[in-house]
Amino acid sequence: MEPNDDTRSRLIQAAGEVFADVGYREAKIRDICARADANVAAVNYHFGDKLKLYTEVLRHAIYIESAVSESNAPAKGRLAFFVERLLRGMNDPARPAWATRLMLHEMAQPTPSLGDVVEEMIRPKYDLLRQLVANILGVPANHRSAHLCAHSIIGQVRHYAIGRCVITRLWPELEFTTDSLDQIARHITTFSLAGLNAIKKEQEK
Amino acid sequence: MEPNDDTRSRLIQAAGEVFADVGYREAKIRDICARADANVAAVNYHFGDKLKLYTEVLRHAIYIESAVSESNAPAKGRLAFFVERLLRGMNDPARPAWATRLMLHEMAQPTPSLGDVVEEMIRPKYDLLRQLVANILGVPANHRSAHLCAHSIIGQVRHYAIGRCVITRLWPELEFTTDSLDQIARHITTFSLAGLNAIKKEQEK
DNA sequence: CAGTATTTCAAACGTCTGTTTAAATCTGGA
DNA sequence: TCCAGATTTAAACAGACGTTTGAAATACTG
Repeated sequence: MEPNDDTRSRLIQAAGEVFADVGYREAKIRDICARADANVAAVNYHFGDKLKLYTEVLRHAIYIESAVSESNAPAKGRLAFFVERLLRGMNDPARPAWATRLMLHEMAQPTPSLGDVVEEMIRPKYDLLRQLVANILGVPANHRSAHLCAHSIIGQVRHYAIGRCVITRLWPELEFTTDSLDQIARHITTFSLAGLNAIKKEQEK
Repeated sequence: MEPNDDTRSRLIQAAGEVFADVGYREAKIRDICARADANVAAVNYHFGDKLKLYTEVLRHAIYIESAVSESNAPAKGRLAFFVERLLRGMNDPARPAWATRLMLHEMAQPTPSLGDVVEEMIRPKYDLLRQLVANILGVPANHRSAHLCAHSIIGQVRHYAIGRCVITRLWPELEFTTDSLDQIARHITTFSLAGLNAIKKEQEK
């Protein structure tokens, strides 16, 4: 088990927060070190340089985020569960909420690590969802409709994580409490299940 | 009519490209001036400072982007039209494709201008879509379901603009040609119309 | 304890970048 | 042509930032 109170661990922790807040390029080493209660030179001593620290932070974010749950209930129920979990995970106010914000920054301003992030953080969930969707549609998992429907669902969920600052301006009454998120998840689920059925019917013609 | 070959106009043009590429904070004045074939001091002479230039660029982006079309066809047809236009507009390879990328950067790392951007670039489209959706649902435009469904649709469309670099990694076969975009638009439309119907039925109980 | 390796620290270095300055150049009117 | 204002230019400034350095402090080992 890794210790998490030595300088190296504190740096990763602090760097995760800062990188998630302001992105790689805008993150200041002096800021990170101050939060980690470490000297400015600590980053270079423990990691070599800023980019290597970032890579290390990503590895931790990926590790934390990869606890994807599965089950073998009927597909429709699993979809509801999947949506709820994904939505909660993306909007969880608890630490570390790194992952979502890191991804946002990676999309706005990709670093060389984007490939790894996608493959390790996103691909597993995407493939799982696509399997689920293909199951409901009754098509193979690599069918075009499976991709399209999977993205329709991901798009809706991700919207509430990534577009949050915009959503709250457009619709100030919306809250992001656990209850409200569950309501949103149910909305997305029924909306999407109906959409899936429509696509399925279209497919069968 | 504004001239568009003097230094001031060239600066706005160049700055739009650079800001959209790398975001406000990462954009270098020297880079902008080089593209505009102007001296480093030109920005400060013509606009005062970097932030005022950015504000000016946003005003132009907003102006360009605000050509939202309306019609009085039946609601379902208008939705299809709306989705297609929105999706095309966000993925249009033609210049200026500033707006979408600017928004992405604003979300990742908001500047004080975010409020203006939302109100002038997004709000009109959002209200239009919400009206449309409320019409189909048979509820008032400020009904919770209208908001939720509008965001379900926006989320799907925006996904293909903002998540593009991720999508192409998850699903390399997908193209972003006009044809393909129209296909996607049709998918989102049928998917969403079915979703809307489901929500409507749920509402009527 | 002595001696070696590891870790921390304050200070400084070199570069990048937004901004300023003051001279040079251009423009349009008298 | 001459002048006044507007515009452009090269150079420099000042602060921020990633990185390096060499010494001091700490931990480990025989």
